[in-house]
Amino acid sequence: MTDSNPNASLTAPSIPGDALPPVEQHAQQYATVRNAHETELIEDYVELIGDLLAHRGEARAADIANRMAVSQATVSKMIRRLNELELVTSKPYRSLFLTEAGQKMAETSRARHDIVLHFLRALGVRDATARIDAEGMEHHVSDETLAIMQRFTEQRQN
Amino acid sequence: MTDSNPNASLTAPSIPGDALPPVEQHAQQYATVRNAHETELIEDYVELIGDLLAHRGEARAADIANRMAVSQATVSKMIRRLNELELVTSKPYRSLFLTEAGQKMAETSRARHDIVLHFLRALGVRDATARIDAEGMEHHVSDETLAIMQRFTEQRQN
DNA sequence: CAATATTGTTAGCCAAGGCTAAACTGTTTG
DNA sequence: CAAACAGTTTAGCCTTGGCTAACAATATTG
Repeated sequence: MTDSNPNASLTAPSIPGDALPPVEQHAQQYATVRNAHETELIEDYVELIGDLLAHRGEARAADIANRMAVSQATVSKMIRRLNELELVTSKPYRSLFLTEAGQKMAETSRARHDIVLHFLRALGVRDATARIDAEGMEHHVSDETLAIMQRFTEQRQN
Repeated sequence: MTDSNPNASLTAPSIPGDALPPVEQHAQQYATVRNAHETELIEDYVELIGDLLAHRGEARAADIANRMAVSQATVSKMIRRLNELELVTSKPYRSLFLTEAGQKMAETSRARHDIVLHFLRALGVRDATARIDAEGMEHHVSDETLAIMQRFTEQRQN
């Protein structure tokens, strides 16, 4: 395995910047990201359903399709998955509702999202940009970083 | 369409927190994230290949597989794609190399990655966490935010 | 230099998350 | 109250990015 060559420093040209992390750590980074990808769409759906319920009193497939810019067929399929995962309850042709687990997930996602969004704004990012970035970033921010972001935002606001 | 109900404010319970963004903006957020997902794996491969070339002088499929914690078959398949996209050149059973376009992408990705990583460390996030978060976040940070992060880091270091 | 170990490729499988088109249900309205 | 429309579901397709198993090529070493 080329990668575990103990003499790497003897053969590799010395270049500026950080060295490669050890293989295990590096692998861990990618695995974590891959893992996040599996749950993030689910979380986005659940979060959006929660928001629609909170702001509108109901969550219809058509609304979700519009807001996600996705076809209704895609939403329908996704709802079946959310049902199997016991995150939402749905009767055909009726509004969706969240299960206990779904509500929990929605709250958590919403909280993360808000922390990241407020943090970005506190940093000085324009609102429209902050919203887009937050949407992408929220699933990749660890609890540790999240806590730091929150503290940062609070300090700026006082 | 429930969503464009002009009387929403009359029926929705008034709850704390931000209101839902207008449909178009909301859709834009999700579309941007979906779009990022399509390119991010590609970028990760290209970035890693660039790093391996820089630090080791060569980039072998086995190294990539190890560092990404993925099977060699997966890497092999991915390399075919990168070839089709003209980001890498490869001869069977030989080290990979980046095309012009590939080098450009690798540099850009590397730069983004470093800015995010250094920013997180400057914020006070522990190194191991910062690495994991940076790996996930880098593809979702706009140029605007990136510039702000960079300025922030520089200020902290002086 | 032949045998073995390592590395790379191919074939064929799977699940996820998109899509369109068509069928079905529920609601509104002429 | 029937017709038309809006909303939902189903069927069937596609691409991506994983996997394992089997095979092929190269490197290493006894």
